[in-house]
Amino acid sequence: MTESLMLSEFRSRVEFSDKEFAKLIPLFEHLSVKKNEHLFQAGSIAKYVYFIEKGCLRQYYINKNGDERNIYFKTENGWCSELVSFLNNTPTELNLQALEDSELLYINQKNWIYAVTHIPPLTMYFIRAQQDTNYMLKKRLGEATVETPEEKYLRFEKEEPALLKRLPLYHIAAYLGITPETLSRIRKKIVKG
Amino acid sequence: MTESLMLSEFRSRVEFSDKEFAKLIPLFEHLSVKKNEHLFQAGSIAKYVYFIEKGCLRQYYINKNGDERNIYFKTENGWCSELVSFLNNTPTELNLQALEDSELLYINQKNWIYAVTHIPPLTMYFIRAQQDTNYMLKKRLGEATVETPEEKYLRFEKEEPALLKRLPLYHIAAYLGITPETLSRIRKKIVKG
DNA sequence: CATTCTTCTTGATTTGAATCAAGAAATTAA
DNA sequence: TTAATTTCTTGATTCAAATCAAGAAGAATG
Repeated sequence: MTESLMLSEFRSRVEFSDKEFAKLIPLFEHLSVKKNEHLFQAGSIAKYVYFIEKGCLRQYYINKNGDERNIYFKTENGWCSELVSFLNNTPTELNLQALEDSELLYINQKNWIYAVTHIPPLTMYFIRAQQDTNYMLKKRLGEATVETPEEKYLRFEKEEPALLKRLPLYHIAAYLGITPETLSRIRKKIVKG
Repeated sequence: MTESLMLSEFRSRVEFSDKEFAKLIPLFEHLSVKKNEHLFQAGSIAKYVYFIEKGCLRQYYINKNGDERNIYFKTENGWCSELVSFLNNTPTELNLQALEDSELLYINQKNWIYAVTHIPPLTMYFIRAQQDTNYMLKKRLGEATVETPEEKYLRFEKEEPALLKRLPLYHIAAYLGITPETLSRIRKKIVKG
């Protein structure tokens, strides 16, 4: 069953009682998605919160001039959605897409609100998880305009070696906010020393 | 008393029952800070969550090369802290500073966790508030590397006219991620048409 | 009112990354 | 294994914003 991963990984990070965890499980359903499929797109509403059992998703933003900027990548045991849209039933400007064939669990709004307001350890887990994202975004924003492309790449290489191997370079470039050409030149330069 | 503003503004945004709101009030204390004072600095721990009754705070990040990047400005009725540090008792890399003499309410960790896990409307309020910040940060990150300085300034002028009047331009520049010189030139150009 | 400090403006110069344009390499599909 | 598509590399050129440098304007202070 789909519960296996949540039991083994997610559960270990949240101090659920058996009872609390038993309440949580049936609120989720399972979904398989193919590479390149979207969970939601700009202009639509994020109807669910997703938990990744297996695979890789990216959240991205399309700018006025049509450029894609990757906001983040999430892999196994990560959570994805866009809660502003999800909670208010308003269209989002962000996109969520599978970069690989992926196995997901998802939860709808009603169940999610129930869970998050009635299971205290989950409340705190979600607040922390959001705040982690928040903090990461703040730092990246602070860095985005000051770091050189090379510094950005070196940071990524150091902090996300697994993603570097797993994803095509043009997605990394769209994450770092540089062109694929520049990324290619940086890598060449680094190899040479 | 300090309760006045919370009653009039914050309360109107959250659907508290009288009982719930009565529980919340005594968890806060009052604090006056002078212009330029820090509530916390990089390397220290964010001990409190702050509510601004009057004044203006900025959260900012100092990069390796010593550049300051303003993450956000908050004014009357805004909430400020750095919850990763606050909840985990770990040093933050961010700074929170008063840009004007300010009147604040603050709440400590124990009280905050109690409130947020025991007052459901507050739970949802905080999750939403954080998610709004989150969403804003994502969009800014998506824009930061694509928009020209002029586009960034025009957006700020449109979206934050009050802050534009209230703050010195070099703080705006440090928010937009451009130099004060560039900002000055943009403004000159715009005035001329 | 004079002085000091803060904030903003202007000019000259440099530079690093984007853009434009092909083509090479690697993957995937037929 | 060949063809087709995707991904990555390399070169030439352009340009917008940073940097460096100085001084003007404005605000705060004694």
